[in-house]
Amino acid sequence: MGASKSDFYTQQQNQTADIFKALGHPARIAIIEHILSMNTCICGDLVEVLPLSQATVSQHLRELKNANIIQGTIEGNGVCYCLNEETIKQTKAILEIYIESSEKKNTGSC
Amino acid sequence: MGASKSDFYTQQQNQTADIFKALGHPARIAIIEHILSMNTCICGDLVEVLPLSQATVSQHLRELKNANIIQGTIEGNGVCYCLNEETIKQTKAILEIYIESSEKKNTGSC
DNA sequence: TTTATTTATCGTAATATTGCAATATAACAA
DNA sequence: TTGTTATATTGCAATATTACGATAAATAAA
Repeated sequence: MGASKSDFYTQQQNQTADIFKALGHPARIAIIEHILSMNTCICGDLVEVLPLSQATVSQHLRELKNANIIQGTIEGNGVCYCLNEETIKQTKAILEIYIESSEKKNTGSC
Repeated sequence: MGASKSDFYTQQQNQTADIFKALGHPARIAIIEHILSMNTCICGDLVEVLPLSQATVSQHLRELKNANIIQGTIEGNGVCYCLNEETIKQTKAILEIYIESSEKKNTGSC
């Protein structure tokens, strides 16, 4: 088998996992960091920066878009990519809840 | 193929991706949330809470441990699991950098 | 000791992801 | 129009992940 029984988990849990999953590849981390390092928003040079073919880069971009981590708008001939701050902020908030929840426990024995 | 050329990426990028990858499965999100919701640290009942076999739960726990997201110490007959706050804090810090970096750009056109 | 109880590991099947060449699509330029 | 550039999609092979049954290991209890 190998099917993840996503019906069992809450929508929140599935959504959270989907975002983390999309972030869980070094190429996609590199893509995000490169988008953020650009002065302009046009990022058609990602293929030159990464050790991947154009098809593969496009696939990674699609996954980041599907997870709402980046947005892309057509800008003339190319595409203008930027981070979707809202999704990153939501994800940060989830980690904050984990940290707070962990600190409150302070069973300390672990 | 399908091999991720992890040699190309920085250690930081690979490490970051590894943590996100480990967080990128609903069962592992559920495991984390359950560990945090427990009063005590002993979590041998994860198998009853999740729709997965004991072997599969153990495998997910191992991945969370490998990514330093949780820690487990032997406690009598069972194992005491808890969150590794440091790793979560570091991950939160990475997202904060992304947000700040994105806000500084404010090219706004996207 | 023997017998539970708890967790980990091994082997394997099903499924998902990754990556690329080839091709398609879409917008601009000539 | 044709040609060029930029990005997306399709089809497929290689690899990785997920899940489970069976079994092992380690401790607790009798």
